[in-house]
Amino acid sequence: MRLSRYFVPLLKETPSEAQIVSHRLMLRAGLIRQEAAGIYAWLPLGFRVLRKIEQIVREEMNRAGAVEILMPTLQQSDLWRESGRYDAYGPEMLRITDRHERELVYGPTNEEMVTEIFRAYVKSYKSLPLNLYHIQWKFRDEVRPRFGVMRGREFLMKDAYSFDLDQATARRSYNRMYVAYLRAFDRMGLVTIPMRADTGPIGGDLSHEFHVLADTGESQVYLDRNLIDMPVPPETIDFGGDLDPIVQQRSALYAATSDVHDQARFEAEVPEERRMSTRGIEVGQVFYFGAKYSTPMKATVTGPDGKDVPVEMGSYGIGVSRLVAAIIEASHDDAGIIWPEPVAPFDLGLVNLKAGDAKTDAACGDLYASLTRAGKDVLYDDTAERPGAKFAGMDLIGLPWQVVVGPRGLEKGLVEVKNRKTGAKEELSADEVVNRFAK
RNA sequence: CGGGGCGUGGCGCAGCCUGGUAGCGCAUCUGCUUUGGGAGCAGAGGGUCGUGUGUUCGAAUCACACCGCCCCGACCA
Repeated sequence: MRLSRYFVPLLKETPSEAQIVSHRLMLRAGLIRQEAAGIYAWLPLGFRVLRKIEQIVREEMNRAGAVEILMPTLQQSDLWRESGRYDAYGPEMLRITDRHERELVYGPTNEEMVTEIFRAYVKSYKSLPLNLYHIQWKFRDEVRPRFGVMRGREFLMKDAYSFDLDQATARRSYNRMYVAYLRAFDRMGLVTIPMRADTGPIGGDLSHEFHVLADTGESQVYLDRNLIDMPVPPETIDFGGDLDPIVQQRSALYAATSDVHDQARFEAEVPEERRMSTRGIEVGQVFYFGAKYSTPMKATVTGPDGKDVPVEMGSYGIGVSRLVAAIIEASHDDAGIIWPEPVAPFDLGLVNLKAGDAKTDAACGDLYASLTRAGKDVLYDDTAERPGAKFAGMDLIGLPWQVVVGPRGLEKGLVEVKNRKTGAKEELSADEVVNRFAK
């Protein structure tokens, strides 16, 4: 993509409303634009990142055996009366009346609807286990949206719902999601820690929140330092096999958010040098809730014994739009964003230091063509800006690699390759650059 | 929802107290010079001062109401 024909509105000055670093950088780098309180438009660079994150989540969900569907954003309010949550959800649920005076709600979550879909078709235990998920915009009318897309009112969420015959198989479904989450976040370059979370009236130990550790996180978290370096299950992990050891290995180590934190237990279980108290950003949650919705909504299956039983359910959320901000919180410096390669909006930036100079233009044109042919997404800065402005802009938007081409280097037949994260610079010939990135 | 604050060219702000021709920096456009870490000079364009009502000869400025947004706290992917 040629920058001169693209749309990346960079801001030199920091908008005054942005308090946390990810929000500031998302506005300055032209990723998002606020349209109303807690509601954002996604500009080209931001949208690309959002799509990349979404795709990683999708791939890991599919790998774990979940099946993608797409449910609508608007739901009939009657569904919510069936489950009993119509009143319980309160003013956080946006209610809309259509021209026939029918009441709709903009879905804040989809337990009711997915249960309705399930019960319409699935009648036998032989169809289980089943896990249906979608990636769809949600709306929660938060009292106080803030921190940009970190806590917007409208947000993109992946929500999956598992259906099983009994608790034992439900646990296996839960474990699959748990492992899929570890993998998905890891692929985005994040270290996430599953934290024991409040399970409410259902009880049990089957709820975890996945937190990215970052100083600016919204939650206070306490954990055993050993969790940080624990290896993530590989791509080849067998989701059909027993995943319980993986979950248990982590669950054995202390990790809790402030609402369930037990200081005495923390000190008893974790040696002092391994105790860690920091901030976390919740980017996902897995939750087993049994028959909470299937009972009132009469979603039953016939078991092997011929008896109908309410299906055992769990739900599993990932805040896709929030992840964009969370990744920036975890990966930036004073100059701007530092995208992990798997989620970067472009693989590399090609900087023409003297647009209009025939030799420089030609060298850049060749590199752009070769790198593109090699399958790389290249953002080519072919604008007439001065070098300083280009460097600052590239650093700000945070592409993992910068290829800098200027007359000075070309005299020696060299261009510069800079790693955004380390700042390391290398001088290479154009061919070497292509070889480097084509591999 | 309690408390606080802010709405003035695209962005950041001054002007308001004490009413009298709407200003600054950045950005934008044109020209020239420049070109390896956010250039210089010269010129130009762009604003119903959030909305409404009122007070006044006269309102960005005073009063009232409304709308929007932000921050702190209690709650949430």
